[in-house]
This record gives sequence, C-alpha cells and structure tokens, in this order.
Amino acid sequence: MKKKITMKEIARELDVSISTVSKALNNSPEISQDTIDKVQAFAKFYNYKPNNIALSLKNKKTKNIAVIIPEIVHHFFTLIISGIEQKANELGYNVIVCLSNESFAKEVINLETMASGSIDGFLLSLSKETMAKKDFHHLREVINQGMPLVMFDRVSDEIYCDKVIIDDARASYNTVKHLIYSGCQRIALLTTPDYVSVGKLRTLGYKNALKDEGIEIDENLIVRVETVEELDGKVKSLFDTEKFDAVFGVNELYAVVAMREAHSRGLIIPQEMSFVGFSDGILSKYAYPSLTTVVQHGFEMGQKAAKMLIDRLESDHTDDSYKMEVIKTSILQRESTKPV
Amino acid sequence: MKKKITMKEIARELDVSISTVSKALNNSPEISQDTIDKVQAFAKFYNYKPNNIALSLKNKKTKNIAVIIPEIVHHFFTLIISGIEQKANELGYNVIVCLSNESFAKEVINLETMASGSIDGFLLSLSKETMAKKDFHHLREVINQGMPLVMFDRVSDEIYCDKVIIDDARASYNTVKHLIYSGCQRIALLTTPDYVSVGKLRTLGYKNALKDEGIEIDENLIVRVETVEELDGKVKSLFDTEKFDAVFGVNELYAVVAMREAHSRGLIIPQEMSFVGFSDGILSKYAYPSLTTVVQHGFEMGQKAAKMLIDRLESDHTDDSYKMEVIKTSILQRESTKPV
DNA sequence: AAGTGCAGCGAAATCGATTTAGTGTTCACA
DNA sequence: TGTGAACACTAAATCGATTTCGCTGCACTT
Repeated sequence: MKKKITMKEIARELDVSISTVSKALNNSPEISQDTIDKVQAFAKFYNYKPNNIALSLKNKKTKNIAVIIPEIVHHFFTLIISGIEQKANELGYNVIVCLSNESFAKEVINLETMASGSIDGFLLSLSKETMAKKDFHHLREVINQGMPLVMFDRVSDEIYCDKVIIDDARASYNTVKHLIYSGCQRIALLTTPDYVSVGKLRTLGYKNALKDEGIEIDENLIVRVETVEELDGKVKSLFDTEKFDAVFGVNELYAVVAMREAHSRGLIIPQEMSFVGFSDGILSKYAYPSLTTVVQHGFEMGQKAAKMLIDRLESDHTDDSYKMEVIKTSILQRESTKPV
Repeated sequence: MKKKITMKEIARELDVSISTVSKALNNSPEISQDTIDKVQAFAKFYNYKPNNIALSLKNKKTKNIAVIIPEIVHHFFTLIISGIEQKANELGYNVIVCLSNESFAKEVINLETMASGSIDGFLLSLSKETMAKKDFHHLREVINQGMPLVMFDRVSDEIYCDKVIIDDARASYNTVKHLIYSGCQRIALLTTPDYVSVGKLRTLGYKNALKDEGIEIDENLIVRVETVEELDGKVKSLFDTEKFDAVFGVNELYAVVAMREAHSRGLIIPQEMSFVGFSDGILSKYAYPSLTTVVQHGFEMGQKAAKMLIDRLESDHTDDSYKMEVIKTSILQRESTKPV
C-alpha cells in the first residue's frame, strides 16, 4: 500500500524546508529553478496531491456545495441535480446531495450538519412539510451565519435569498389556453394542496386562463391530491361523477394516471379527451399515447441555481440585493392533445 | 450577521484555556462541574458547533463517502442513491454524489479529486466507457492508497474489492422461463453490447433458459442496442423482419418502446405478444398496459453497498477477504404478460 | 515540617497546508 | 573595504479542533 505523501515528507527527503516545497510546487519566483524542478519531479514521482482538508481549513472554503432536495426518485429533481453537478464541476466545485424526504426535521438536520464547515453554500428546494409548517428558522439561521443560500423550484417569499423558479402561473395559464384553443371546454385539473407553492400557482394560472376565456370555473373539476396513494381513487371518482373533455395534471404522473383511466374506459385520446402534464419526463415521453407536457428545463434550472450560488461565493462582498431568475417553460406537443 | 464562534473565542471570553473548553464540552472528568456548566452554557448560548473541517484534519476521517454513478436521470440509480443516503445518514455519514456521465475521463477525475482528502471511501458503478476500455488503473490507485472501494451493479472481476450485484444471469434465466411457461415460444431479446457486464449476463441467462427448455437460439431475435438514439430504428426493423411472440428487454425502456411499436401495429398485449422489462421503475408501472418487470431492489442494493463500505471504514484493520453480496430479484407480474 | 496524592487546569504538539517575516550569502559598486 | 540590494531559502504563525503531558495548589499523611 503506497500511502499518501505529504509536503513534510517531500521536505525531509529533499532536505529543504516545508515552505520551500510549498513555494516550489506553486512555482514561486523566490525559489530557484533547480529547486523547483527537483521538488516537482519528486512530487510527480510520488504522486503528491495536496490534502483538500488542510486546504479547506486554511482557506476557509471547501469548494463543496450542498443541494437539499425533497426526493431524488423524481425525474425533475434528477434533471436539476444533473444541471447543478455539471455547472458546479465546471466551476471547480463538488456537490453534496442531501435528501429531506419531504420531512421538516430531516431538512433541519441536513442544514445543521452541513453548515458546520463541510460546505460553502446551499441549494435548497423546500420539503412539503416545511412549506406546510411555514417554519423557516433553520434557513434564517444559516443565512445569518453568512452562508449563501439559493432556493429553487419550491421557494418561499418569507426568506430573502437568491431564487430560481419556474413561472408556474404563466406556464399553467398558457397550457390551459392551449387546451382551449385546441377545442376543449371542460378542463379538469389534477393538482396538489395549496401549501405546495408550485401547485398553488399552477392552479391560479388555470383559473385565470379560464376566466380570460370566459369559461366558468367549476370547483368540482379541480381535484387536489395529497399523496400518490390516494391518486387512483380520486381520479376514478372524478371520472365517475363529472363530465369533461380534457385533463391537466400539475405533474406528469397525475396526467398519465388519468390517461390510463380514460384508456380503460374506452375513451379515444385525444379526440374524445385531451391530456397535458407538467414537467416533461420519461413517463410523458414513453406513455401511450405520448403525453403533451410543459417542459420545465430542469437541467437549465440546476445550472442557473449553481451559477448563482457560486457567483455569490466568489463575489467579494455581500451585496444584499437578491436575484430571482425565472426559467421559461415551453409546451411540448405530442399525441395526447389535438393540434391547435 | 452572527458569525460562527470557535473554541478560541469561548476560551477568551470565559478566561480559561482552549484545552479546558475542549474538555469541558466533552464532559471530561478532569474538569470541574462548575467549569463544565459554565462552558456548555456559553457554548449553547452562542450556538457553538465544532468545525467539521478541523475535526476531519485532526481525525483523518471526514465522515463523507462518495458515490460515483454513470448517470442520475435513471430510476434504478436514484433508487440506489436513496438507499445509500438512507443508510449512510443513519450511520453518521454524508453522501457526495459524482456523475461520470458514462465517461472514462470524468470517472478518473472524480476519483482523483475525491481521493485527496474529501472522503473516506468510494461507492462506484462503472461507466460504459470504462467497461469498454477495461482500463481500471484509477481504481487500483485509490485502493492502493488504502481507500476502501465498494463496487455495485456494474462491476469488474479484475478489481479486488467489495461488491454488491444483482444475479443478472439468474434473474434473466428465470424471466425467460417465466415467459416460456406462460406460453411464449419465440422470444426476442433487446439487450446492450456485451461490454456492459449486466447486458452480457442477462443475455447469457436468456440463452441458457432457451437451451434448458429445448428452444433453439435464433441470433436474429437478439438485438443489441448501444444508444437510445438507435433504439427506435432497431425495434422497428426487428418487427419488420422477424416473427416472435414475446419481447424481453434488459431495461424497462427497451421493453416499453417495443410495446409501443406493437401497439401501433395493432397487436393485442399480452394475448398476441408478451413483454417483460428489467429494473422496475415508473415507466413500467405506468405504461399502458403496465409492464411485467424484474424488480432489482435498488434501494436495498444501495443500503447494502453503503453498509459494506462503512463496515470496512470502521473495522480496525484491513482484512483482505473481499465480500460479494448478491441482491435477489423478483418478477413483478403485471398486465403485459399472460399469467403462468 | 516534609512528602504524597489528586483535582483542576494550561502549554504545546499535532493534523497538512499557506504565507509573512525574516536570515544568510553573494556580488556589485562607491 | 564596506554597504546594500538581490537571491534563495527557512522559521514560525495560522486555520480549529484534540490530546498528552506537566504544573500548581491544597489536603492529608507520617
């Protein structure tokens, strides 16, 4: 086992001081070319790599950033992580992933453990429980300690920090208009409870679009689903009790499940019923028929969020004007809706 | 901004030495109860948290482990990560995620940057390029440095280390037998090139099952797909040129795409054609009809891998007998196959 | 009164790097 | 011959913790 070599050992072997080794490796002008060559050759031969921990301690920066997400088994979040990872690596940072599993307590623990030295800044998307509780003391605490925080997707107005979001209300508005223009009149909405900020905004966009098109809002067509378990049941009862010609799901799963239900009731898609989902993922792409979706550009969102965080880390002082980036969405027309 | 407080500052404020503070915080018996109370009260009031970096430097352990995977936008890998994260957190470790993006170069870079102090051990699943090149010097190097490595899913015989795998050959064998027992005779196989270890093993299992059941192997029914781009074309030409009554895909995507093709050709599933995929994910679950799959228990695999790594990290010495855990698979019968 | 033991605390080394403030030698120039 | 700059290098502080060893003062024994 060829152990790691340190500067101390190089210094001892070559009979110079540690400072000389350090400077030689950094090509300092105060070291003679002879010594530089000698030290660098020796270092290369023994595969010397500086110890990151020691550097972190000295420089007070770790070149690590933490991303805390509610869940990873979720295509949108994996896209975001890919984007974060790509951008962070490009800029010389590593990404530590923490999962809150939608739990407030775990979110707090993650923040606390990470905040004590392991990382330089946070990227965070709120857990459902945190949004429901509206308790953000843990976020304020890390911000107060001077640690930058960038929130993405699931954010809160109550926290002052950089943010990257989707314009959910507008995206939803556009989507519903798209459905209307394609000939749909009674559009059912499968959404989340209102404490999920994105669900709330998408619901808002839905209502506004109907209003603007002079279509009355029928609350019976709005179904709020809290957990995956109750999804099937709520969808079935919607089909049982209401008449409608389109379904808009605030995520792809909701839309796909509704589409399956329509399938099994023998409805022809999209002639008799249209379907649109939010957040384009593999489910939408490979559903049968393939699902028209709102593309959220998660990869880009991850990149932007990472860039904002690192910009702040590397800017000299804290300017206290926080930025808010809005990622544009687009509608990807596939087989589950009629052409406009 | 309430800055972080250090032991030094506590010591200065309370007019004791740093060593006393350290010992008081650790409830050392050589400090009087009075002093302990005083120090701990002060520390709590100023929300003192030890600096992890300093601890890492001193203890020569970081309590971080790195997991390097080829891709994250992949349900199986996200399940594994969830499992790793859960188990690692439970045992007091953080997880640093690195993506190789199926690239050899990036895998090497990830290993090198992580190995210089940031982490205590690796969890790794090989990139396609690495498997194709069969160049494992980077793995040998970190192992030689005394850093534990656990490989999972995509592993190599040439590296001596702990491993967690699926018994791919057997799983595939069982699946094909299942298809045969359900009445299928000509089973097409959608697989990867042989350099992908899991693809190779699954192909082997397929062949053995046919052999054991006295069915001749028809190489024309075995389609090797390298990239997603060529998937559609190869599937179409399979349908154009061959006759068969079942498709076995070595991942869920292959199976679902084939099923879509069958759909559009008006075939009735599963009466006229059956479909099975490997690695149960959302695609399988929400496909129409839902896809019968081989469940790989990725979460469990992640947990096992994390546990193996941490066990080795915390065992006193290196015993050089490496373990290999095999995760059992199971067949999840859904709508795309006939009951046996 | 001198020696012993212990409670309670502090000084300093250590982990592996960087960096500032010197130190010692050589050589040029007045 | 003496002075000072230039050069090449070193000692030591520093980052924030832990830990070993040593020191002080008091109580108690003999």
